[in-house]
Formats: sequence, C-alpha cells, structure tokens
Amino acid sequence: MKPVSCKIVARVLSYIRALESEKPHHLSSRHLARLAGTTEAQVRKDISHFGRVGTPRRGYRKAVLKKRLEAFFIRNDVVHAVLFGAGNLGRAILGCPAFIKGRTQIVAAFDTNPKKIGRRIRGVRIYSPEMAPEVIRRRHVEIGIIAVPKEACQRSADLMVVSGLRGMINFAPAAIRVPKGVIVKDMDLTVELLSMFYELNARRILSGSRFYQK
Amino acid sequence: MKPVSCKIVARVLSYIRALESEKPHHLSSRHLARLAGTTEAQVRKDISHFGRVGTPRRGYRKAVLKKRLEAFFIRNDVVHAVLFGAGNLGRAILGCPAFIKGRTQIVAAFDTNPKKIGRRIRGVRIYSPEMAPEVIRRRHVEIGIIAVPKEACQRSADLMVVSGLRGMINFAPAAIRVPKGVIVKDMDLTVELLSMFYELNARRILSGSRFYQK
DNA sequence: TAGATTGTTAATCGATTAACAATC
DNA sequence: TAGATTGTTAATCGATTAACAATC
Repeated sequence: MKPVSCKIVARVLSYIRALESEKPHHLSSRHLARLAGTTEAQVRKDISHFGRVGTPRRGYRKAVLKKRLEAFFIRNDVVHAVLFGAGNLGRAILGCPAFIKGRTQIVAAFDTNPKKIGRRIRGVRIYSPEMAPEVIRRRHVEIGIIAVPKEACQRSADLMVVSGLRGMINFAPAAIRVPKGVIVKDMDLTVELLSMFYELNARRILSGSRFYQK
Repeated sequence: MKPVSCKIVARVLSYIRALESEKPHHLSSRHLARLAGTTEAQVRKDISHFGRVGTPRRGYRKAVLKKRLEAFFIRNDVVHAVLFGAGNLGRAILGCPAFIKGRTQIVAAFDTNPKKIGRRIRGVRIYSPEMAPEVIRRRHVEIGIIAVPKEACQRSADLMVVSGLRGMINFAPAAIRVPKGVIVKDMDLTVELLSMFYELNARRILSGSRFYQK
C-alpha cells in the first residue's frame, strides 16, 4: 500500500471517531459519510487503502473497521513528547485528552521562568530549557511541542533539533526553520481566522465586483 | 479574480510574515520562497492572483507587496468574536497576539462554572452560556471560538448557531455538526499528532514491508 | 434469486511545477 | 543593450467524484 496523504489521515481519524459514537453493528459508507461530513465515494475510497474490510449489502462491521483503521495509525508503544512553554497554553495541552488517555505522553516540560522550574503540572516536571538535550535523550523523547511566545519559538525549535527530535508541533504564530528531515506541524489560530474571514467574505461578496473578474 | 483556496490563504500569510521580518527593500520570488518554505514558482503563482505587483529584474517591493496582499485579507473594521470556555485553553486564546493587537477582538466569554461568571480575564467579561444569544446580537459578534471540553462542544456550537454566528473555530477534539452555510475550522491537536506519527513512521519504514505492497 | 452495497476503475477536477515569452 | 526576474501558459501531478462490475 502506498503512503496516504495527510488529508486522508485526518479523515480516517474522523471515521474512527464516528465509529466510536455509533451503536449499530454495521455501517454503510453512506452512513459513515454523513457522520464524518464527507461523501460515500470518499469513504469507500479512503477505506480501500487499508484493504478489503466491508461486505457488499451489509456495509462495514463497526468493530472490524475500527480495528483495521487503528492498526495503521496507532502505535502499540507509548510515544514520549516534551513541552516547551508552561504558560496557559502549555497547561491546556497537558490537560488534553490525547495526552491523558492516549498513547502519547508528555514526560517533561521546559520553561525559562525560574519560579516554574522544579515545579510539576499534572505530574509533569518543569525544567530549565538548557536541560532539554539531556532529558530528551534520557527519556527517549520523539516529538516536541512548542507553546512559547513567538519570539522564542525558533530558539525552542533549535534546541529540539540539536536534541535529536525529528517531529514538532508549533503553536506559536510564526514559521520556524528546521533542517530537512524534521517534520513540523503548525497549529496557528491566525491562519484559521484569516481563512475563515476570507471565506465568510467571499460568501457575502461572491457575486459582487471584487471576487470575479471573469 | 477567482476566490483562492484555503491553502493559498495560509501561504499568503506566510509571505506577509516573511515580508515583515526582512530588511531589504526588494525581494525576489526565490528569496521569498526560501523564507516561506516553498518554491519560487509557487510564490509567483500565488502572488499573481492579486494582480501585477513585481518588476522584472528587481523582484517585489517589500512595502508594496505587503500592502497588496493585506488588502485582500485584512478587513478594515474590527471583527467581534466570542469565546466559549474560560479554562486554560480559553485563557491562552485570550492572550493570543491575534486578539491583542489584531483586528479581531474577543468581546465576551462564556463558561458554565458559576465561580467564573461575572469575573473578567484580560478585560473580557465572563457570562453564563444562556446569555450568549443576547450578548452576541447586542455586540454584533461574527465568529465564535470553542474552547470547552469535547463533551460540551456540540452544545456550544448549537448555541452559536441559534445566536446567528456563521463562523466558528473548534479546538475540541471532536467533530461538530452545523447547518449548511456555517463555516467550521477545526484546530485539533490529535489530528496533527496522528499525521505526524504516520509521517515519521513512513519515513522510517518506507522501504520495509508494511508500507509498500506494490 | 434479486437487490443493495462494496471495491475499483475511469473521468473530472484542481493544485503544483516547469518552461518561457514579456519586460524592466 | 544584455541579462535577470516577473507573470503566464502549458504540462504534470495528485486528489476527488462518478460509475459500475463484482459479490454477498
């Protein structure tokens, strides 16, 4: 099977969630599409990437499909992560269900504020950033989460890179530069706001002068 | 001009940010591409959506290009937003630069916790959710931000819909269902984590047995 | 069996990349 | 002018949609 795109990954997660919320044993692609907000063709196409799992006339068995999809995305072992920035955002991230019940675990946090260093939030110890390389290696950390002000985000990223991390999630509203081979996922509220305004605007003005020249 | 896709919006924002950070008066598409992490062809193609603004041999004038791009995305008036959920995440959002210096302003927050109702965070008053329709109408609010636990996110979305909001940003790790015509942007850490793991895995195992059948 | 639904193949659509003529 | 860089057109690539044969 060929690697699937990031868009498919997002949709597959929405299928898994839909499966979790539904009661019947069997679900058709149409049913699943409605729950996940897509089309039945899309659902069948996506699922076909993971082998044959449905039965004509009956649809997909909930438990079987869920297991199949998860097999491709959920690792059996626990993935260790670190958090840079123990402010409000950092606290919110530590409280995120993905980290509380999930297979991803935040094993350490870093913050420059001396008052925070040495304390624990939700059981996670806060260190000075200069401890990062040592802690990251010792705890076999694989990914880093950047939740610092944007002025400091590049510094955090650099520190992660030298510590050997190959994946990071950046909440700061600024681009970070990393060497090739390092994966960055941006979670930027500004981008979402901007594209939402654009869409809202387009919807209002669409037939007007500004949005269609030809 | 045709409406541009959401991907272009995100890239344009990255160009604007790159322009803000650079000193020289003129920038070539190559230079801009390097800063924004894309290709020069992409840069020229994207910019061409907004008219002719560069000059052959010299590139783009920083100030001119910035102004041009912003003209399409930044509204002149202030957009009012409301926040559902005044926990750690809500606090972090209230502190986000987009809302402090930007043209988007959070004018009210809602929370079910009686201890929080009536208080203010960063100057923003917290109300009981049942006040939402009244407050949203009175303050001419256009967008809503959902920062509540996932169990409550559908309830928040419903309240926003009945209050007349047509755009919302959902931080809860669950899909919300809204009527046609309402725009939802999801900011879901779980999706990003999952797709990152998938990519990291694919990179490691790519040539192995599991990811290529043919 | 008959009919509904899958999995797959082909057609369409849109986005990215490449190439190059226009032009400063 | 000569040469570099834009804006645009054409080629490529990938993703979505439609259609339908396979099949339970």
